[in-house]
Amino acid sequence: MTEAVSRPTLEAVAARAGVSRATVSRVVNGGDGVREPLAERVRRAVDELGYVPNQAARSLVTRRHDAVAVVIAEPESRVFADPFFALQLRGISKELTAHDNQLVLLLTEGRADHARVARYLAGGHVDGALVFSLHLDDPLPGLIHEAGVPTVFGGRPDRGAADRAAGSGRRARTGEERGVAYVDCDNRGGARAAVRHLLDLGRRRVAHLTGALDQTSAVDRLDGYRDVMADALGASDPRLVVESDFTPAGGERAMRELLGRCPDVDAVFAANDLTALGALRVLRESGRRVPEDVAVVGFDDMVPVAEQTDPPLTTVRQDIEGMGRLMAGLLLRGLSDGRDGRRPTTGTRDTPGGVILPTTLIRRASA
Amino acid sequence: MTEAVSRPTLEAVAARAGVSRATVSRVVNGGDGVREPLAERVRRAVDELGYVPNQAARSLVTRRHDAVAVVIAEPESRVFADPFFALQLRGISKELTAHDNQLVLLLTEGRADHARVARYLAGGHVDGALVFSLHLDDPLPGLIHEAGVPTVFGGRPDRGAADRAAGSGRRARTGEERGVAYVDCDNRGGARAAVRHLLDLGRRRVAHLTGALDQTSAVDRLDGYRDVMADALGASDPRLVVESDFTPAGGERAMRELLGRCPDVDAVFAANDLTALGALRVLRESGRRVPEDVAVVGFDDMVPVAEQTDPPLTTVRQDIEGMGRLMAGLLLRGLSDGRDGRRPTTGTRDTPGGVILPTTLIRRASA
DNA sequence: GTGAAAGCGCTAACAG
DNA sequence: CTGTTAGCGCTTTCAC
Repeated sequence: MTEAVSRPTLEAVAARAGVSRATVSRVVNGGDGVREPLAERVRRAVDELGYVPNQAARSLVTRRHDAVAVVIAEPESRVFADPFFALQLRGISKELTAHDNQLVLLLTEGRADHARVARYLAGGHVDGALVFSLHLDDPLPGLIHEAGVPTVFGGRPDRGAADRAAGSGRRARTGEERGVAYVDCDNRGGARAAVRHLLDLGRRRVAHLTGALDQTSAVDRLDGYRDVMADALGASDPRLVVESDFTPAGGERAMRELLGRCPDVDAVFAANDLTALGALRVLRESGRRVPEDVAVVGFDDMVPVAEQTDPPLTTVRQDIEGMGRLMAGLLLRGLSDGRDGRRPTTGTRDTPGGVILPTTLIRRASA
Repeated sequence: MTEAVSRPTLEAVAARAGVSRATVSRVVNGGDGVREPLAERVRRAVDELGYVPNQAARSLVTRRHDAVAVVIAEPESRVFADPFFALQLRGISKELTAHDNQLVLLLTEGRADHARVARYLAGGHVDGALVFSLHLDDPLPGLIHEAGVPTVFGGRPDRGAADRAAGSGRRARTGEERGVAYVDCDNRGGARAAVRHLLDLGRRRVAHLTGALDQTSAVDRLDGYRDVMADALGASDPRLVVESDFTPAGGERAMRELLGRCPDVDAVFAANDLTALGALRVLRESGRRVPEDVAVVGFDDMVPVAEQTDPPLTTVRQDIEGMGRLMAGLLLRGLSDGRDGRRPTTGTRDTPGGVILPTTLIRRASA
């Protein structure tokens, strides 16, 4: 029972099948150009010996690893407060698995770890990277660019970071971030839909509790809110926007402040479900009924949260797992494109820039 | 900017430093037995060339990878509903990073993936595995044992699985699971503390909403509840135990049933915070006050949940991140022990069996 | 279509 | 203490 100590090699399989190592190698790697009877004999030998290729030896010559790093910046700890992270990882994992790639997880705890991650990526241990770094002015994208590893970002990187990643010296770009591949949901469009829904309900004093504004998702949702408010009501009352931070506690704080400023508020668009959760609590405390007195809409549709609030939360759904899958898919595609010729240093060859996934409004009882 | 195409090799460094490859290798790997001036010259060359060792080449000869697989059974999807998973991963990541090991994440979606995982582990791509598979009769532990990879489990494996993993043919063991390394929190002790607390509050009709009883943690918590009830009150009323499943919805269902069976219940020990959340909702609905009419205690101390319930939840805290760190630590230690001689097939050499981390009761307002 | 031979970049005896 | 010499297990021209 302790014989697994040294695993069979190509050589062993070759011997057993009575062929050369080269032939076994061919069969193991798809089997083109090997006549059927021979191929069959090899396959049998592989089975009988329980042969599994040695990835290290293979990588050494092919210079490929069939492994992708997933980098998650720890300060992005919001990610630990909700299942966002887990879902995205699951999507990524599925896609990578489907293409026989391994997932190497790199969690960072701040500055100190950046260097470590950069070194690892530069070390050529993986074929590409999936990076979550949604904070403004995060140095990581720049470091990763220098590492020269094909990368797809999760969430729209901020412009400064994007330019650095694209290798441009100029900080300010006019248009969209070009040259940086990323996947995000339609934060702005989703926010628009939420606010429009509130307006359609007849509400006029529609407030917004923002997310942490050092993340692009929060900025984009705020922009969406403003789009619709400006459109519908002309100038919107700036007091209706309260900055918060994506947490329930932050939602409470912001809601309290809002109630102080604008006691007549009749609708709230919260930057995410957790924020809505806090807002709901404060609203109840203040004796207001939801949705009769104040309608509330969230964002994310964290189902375990949104379905369990009182009342159940109307919210904007994004396909988190789908985003993960898409990120991995884009990276893998870029990698196989780049197989010959020089590798693209960032994203895919004809880099698609950002891919934006749609959102949908889920109506429950809160609005 | 596109010259990173081929990275410098040991050879290149050796040439630049005017020494042999062996010397460079020595310096790179700790530098024992190389005289200082020489070592310094090598280090400079390394820096100048930006040399990073090729892990594949290294693994090929050392047969080590400095990589550990983390296997998470997806049906274990509870894990996606709360931050448990993320926290544990963070603990693991910290410990692995501290020892320069990489984390390869393997998520499984059920049976089909088991084979894939087993093959991967058997493939010798990693030095060890950390496995989360807390379900009764999960085949994974057995498969993993066959793969012959040193493993530490997260959560006490069930006896059947444990025996299989330990290579014993006999299914039923009398004592603790021996030979299988695992880390768990003191589920039973924590449950005892919770129930004792309720009793100390003067409650006598103390109910328990169980977790999913196909997981050892749920079984252990139930056992703890029974320990104390039997001790304090002699035989406890079996109607006070309602089976649930660790989810808020399950908690609601169970609580409703409990109220039907025993309207006079005056305390509830819920198998986890999510279950308590559901119970709280039903209690409120039914017009009961918490804790005045019914006191409630949870388990886990998922802070974002427990602090945000109404009233804030008294619960049993376990150090989730610490468990992750400990698991990784045990595995790594086992690996370095096993470096020479034959590798331990499961856990560390003098396998400690289970390591149980303490829990503490966190008093908030609900009990 | 198949085999023989030449490494991929590194470590680990073994000499010196 | 340092250098020389063999491979680790695999893929990949290049002949046959």
